[in-house]
Amino acid sequence: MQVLRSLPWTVNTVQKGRGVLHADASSADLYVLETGWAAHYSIRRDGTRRITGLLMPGDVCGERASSERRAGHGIVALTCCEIASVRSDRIEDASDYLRGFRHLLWQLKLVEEATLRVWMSVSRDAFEALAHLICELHARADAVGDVRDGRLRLPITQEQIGDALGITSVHTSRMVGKLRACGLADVFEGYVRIPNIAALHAACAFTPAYLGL
Amino acid sequence: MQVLRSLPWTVNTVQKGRGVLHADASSADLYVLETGWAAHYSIRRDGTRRITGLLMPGDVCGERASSERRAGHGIVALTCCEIASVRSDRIEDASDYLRGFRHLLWQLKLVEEATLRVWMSVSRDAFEALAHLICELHARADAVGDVRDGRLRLPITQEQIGDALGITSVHTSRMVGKLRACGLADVFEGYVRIPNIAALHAACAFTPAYLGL
DNA sequence: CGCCCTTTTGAAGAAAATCAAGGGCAGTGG
DNA sequence: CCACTGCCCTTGATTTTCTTCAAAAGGGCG
Repeated sequence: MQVLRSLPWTVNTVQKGRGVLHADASSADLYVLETGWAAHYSIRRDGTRRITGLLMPGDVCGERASSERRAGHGIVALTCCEIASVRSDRIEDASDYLRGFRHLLWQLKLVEEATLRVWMSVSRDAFEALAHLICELHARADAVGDVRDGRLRLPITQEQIGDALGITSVHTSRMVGKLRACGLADVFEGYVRIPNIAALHAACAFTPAYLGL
Repeated sequence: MQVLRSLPWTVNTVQKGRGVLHADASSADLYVLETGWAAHYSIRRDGTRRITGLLMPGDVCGERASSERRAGHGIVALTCCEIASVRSDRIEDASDYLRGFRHLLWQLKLVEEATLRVWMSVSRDAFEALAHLICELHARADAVGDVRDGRLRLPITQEQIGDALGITSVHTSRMVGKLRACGLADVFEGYVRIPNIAALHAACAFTPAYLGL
């Protein structure tokens, strides 16, 4: 991570609902989410949105295929965000670190791929899928010390959670209620409390290995 | 691609249903599917399988995160396959080509990622999803000259197609029948015939940009 | 206060799973 | 040659899951 610190970052604030990437972004530009939450998404023909990845503070994005900058795909701020970024030409300057830097990006890309495959293969039962998503967010937050007393920030709406699961906000609400009724997780006021993380893991067969933490 | 040709390949035959990767595979080993079809998959807790990627002749795989070699995830031969592979230590030998080689692998990884996001965001309507899959396979086959008279090989069962779409084989059969009834595509005897590819594209809003062809 | 956003709940309908059965076809072996 | 078996595809009937439509309640904020 020292590799990254040496780069000439510039920080931008992005309002909720706005795109995160520069309009004239190069496919090699690098972004790090400092505060707030963001998401990879695609817009379907019928106007609905599918979230294909969630970004929490500290997460890296960028380095997309240029083909992804087609209409309908991008990265959006789910809350107000602060984004640090480096233009690709400035990255080349840090050639001393280039080897470690590329290795780091490669590892991150492999974790991203593994996560995408896990998201695709999560049970199509919405209850288990929601439990699995909460397990993942818990594991990621825990890895950076953001879980206290089984409680972590979840500053996104149920509609956005539904977009990440591929279900409607109505059904998301029902599954959140069921999770609460089962005593597995309580989603409220921008937080989620998990009384017994082992029980939640068991409910959806969650194993965190794919996150590479 | 000349970069790849210079590597010391060894070719193995893998029987249908067997795993493609070496048992003692390193995460940096490289594989190329010479003949036959294979698939990335995950096994769910309930025993069902989700195919997260289809591999056709000429496709590259390998370079997975080590975390992906957990139970339940892998690459399986859907038909009898011939797989060419290079051990990672032999790749290092070809250091003359290392720069171009790494760049090529990076590009392939970006296409893989884009494809995963598209698969995730495809309409959850099974009819459109099936049409979209056939469009993708057509585009990939066409790019290497494997489409003749709107006809291309599809040597996999409807159950396997269903696993790739996340639906049952029964429902797959119904959607294949509907596609046939609509005159959009005819799946038969290991082939699929597409009378009017533009019409099929229109039926599922397919755009091939993400494939990076 | 009034408005917007979010969550919740109910009722009805659509999509897909499940359960079940039958048919075609290739390979196998009597 | 033909019965037998296994695999794949198809079709029907029923059930489950999720969507859609609708309404209402709560909270934050101008």
